[in-house]
Amino acid sequence: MRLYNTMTRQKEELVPITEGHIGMYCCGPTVYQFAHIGNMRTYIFMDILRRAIHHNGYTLTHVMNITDVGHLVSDADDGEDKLEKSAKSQNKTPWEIAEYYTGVFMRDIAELNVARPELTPKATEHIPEMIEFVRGLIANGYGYETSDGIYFDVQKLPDYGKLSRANLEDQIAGARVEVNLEKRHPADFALWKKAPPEHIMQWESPWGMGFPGWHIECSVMSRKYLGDKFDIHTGGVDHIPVHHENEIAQSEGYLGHSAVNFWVHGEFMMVDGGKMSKSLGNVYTVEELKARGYSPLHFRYLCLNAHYRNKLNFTWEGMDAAKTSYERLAAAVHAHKGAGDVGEAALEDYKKQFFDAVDDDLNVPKALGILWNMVRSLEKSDEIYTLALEFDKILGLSLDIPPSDGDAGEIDAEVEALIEKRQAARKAKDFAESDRIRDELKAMGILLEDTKDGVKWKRG
RNA sequence: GGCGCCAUAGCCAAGUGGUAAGGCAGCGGACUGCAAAUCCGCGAUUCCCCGGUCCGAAUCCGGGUGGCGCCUCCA
Repeated sequence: MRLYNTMTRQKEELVPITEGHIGMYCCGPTVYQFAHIGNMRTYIFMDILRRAIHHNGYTLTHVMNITDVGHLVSDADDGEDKLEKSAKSQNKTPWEIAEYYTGVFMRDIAELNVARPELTPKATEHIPEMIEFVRGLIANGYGYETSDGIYFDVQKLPDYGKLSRANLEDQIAGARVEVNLEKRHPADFALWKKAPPEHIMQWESPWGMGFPGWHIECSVMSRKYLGDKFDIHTGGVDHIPVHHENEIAQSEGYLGHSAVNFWVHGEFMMVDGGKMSKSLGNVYTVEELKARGYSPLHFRYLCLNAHYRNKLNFTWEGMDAAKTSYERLAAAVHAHKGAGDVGEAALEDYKKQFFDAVDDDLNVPKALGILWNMVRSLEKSDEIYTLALEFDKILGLSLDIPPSDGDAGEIDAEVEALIEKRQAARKAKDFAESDRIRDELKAMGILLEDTKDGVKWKRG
C-alpha cells in the first residue's frame, strides 16, 4: 500500500522495517476534558489505517499515548498545567480527572468502532524513562539548563524544522511567543520544567522537583515500545510544526538517526467553514451528537466520505446527509443477505477496485462509492452481502447489523390507542380523521408507514 | 512578515494527461385513499478566472482571484 509521507511530501510504498510487521505510534488524547468530534475524526483516520495495515497482511504493534500530565496552558515555556487547571476547577486531583476522561475517551472511540491500540501507555508511568532520555540529550550536547528548566538547543540540529519545512530565521520575525532571555534561541523548547511548589504533579529529578516538557513523552514511549526505528507515526496536522518537529529533534538528538519512516497526518475538521478548537469553544462531542439523534456510526460515515488529508467541514446538514446515507447503505447491503448466488465475475472487479482505492493512500471516499455501485447495480446475491462485509472490515460501519425495522421499542398506551383509532378511521374511509391522527402522532415524534403487512411506526 | 493547503453540480465529495465516481437534496414516474418508506428514470458540453504546453488538461506550467490553516495549547 501507498501512504503520503509528510516528510517527503509524496506518496510512498509502505515497506515494513521488519518483514511482515508494522510498528505504529499515534499521538493520543490529553485527558483533561471531553474529546470533541474533530479529535474523533483523527482517531477514525488512525483506525482506518490500522485496518488497512491488517488487510495488507501485516501484524501490527500500535501504540497510542495517554497524556495524563499537562501540557502547559499558554505557551511553550510558561503557564498553567491543563490537567491541574481542570482539576482545580472541578475540585479533584489531576489523577482523578485523567482517569475519568480516559474512560470517557475509550468509550467514545469504542462506539465509533475505533479499535483500541495494542498499547496505550500513560505519560505519568514513564517519568524515570523521560528523565533518562533528557540526561542522554544533555550528554549528547543538545540540552542545557536554565533557571526554570532544561531546554533543547535547536541550533545544534542543522535540519531542525525539516518536517514543516520551516525556516528558523523567518519564523522569529512573526513569532508571538514571549521572549525568554535565558533561551539560546526562541524556538528552543522545554524538555523538563522545574516545578513551583504549588504545582501538584511533580517528580524528583537530577534538576530538582519538576515535570516533563510537552514533547518528551512521545519520544520516550515510542522508543520504549517500538524501538529505535519504527514504521509509522501519525497525528493531526496541527502537530506538524511544533510537536512533531520537536519530537524529531529529541529522538534524533538522542539516537543520532531518524526514528520514523512515515509521518502521516490527518487534516482538521472545520465547523461551519471555520476552525474548531478547544480554545475557541465551538466544539461538539460524541455525546451531543447522540443527544441530537445521530449515532456515532453516522458520524463515522460522515468522516469516511472525505479523504483524511482534506479538510472536512462539519454542518448539521452534512450530518443529516450522512445519517440518511448510512441507513440506506446498511439496508441496501442487508437486502443481499440470503439471496441466491449470481456467480458474478464482476464481484472480483469490485473487490479489486475497492482495495486498490484503500491501498492508494486510504482513498476511502472512493472505496465507499465502489461499495454503493456494487450493492445498487447488481441483482441480489448473498455473495455481494459477503463481499460487502469484507469491505466493512476496512470501513468499520457495522454493516452486518440489520437495520432496525422501527417496530421495536417501547410504545405507550396512548400512542397505541391513537394508531388503533386511525386504523378504524381508515377502514371507515374517514381519511380526514385518519390523516389528522397521523399528523398528531407526527407531532409526538411517531412516524407511520402503511405497508402491505400493516401499519408500522418509528420514531423520527 | 514567513510556511502551507484548498477551489469540481443546490450541498458533501472522488477523479492528478485520454474525454467528469458515489452520496444527500431536488424533479418526473411506479406504489398509496393521500402520504411516508421503497423502487425506476433525470443533473456538470464542463471542473474559480486568464494565458501557455500538448493530438488531447479538471488534471502539467505561468499569472491572477477567493477561502482556510499553521507560525501560541490544540486532532
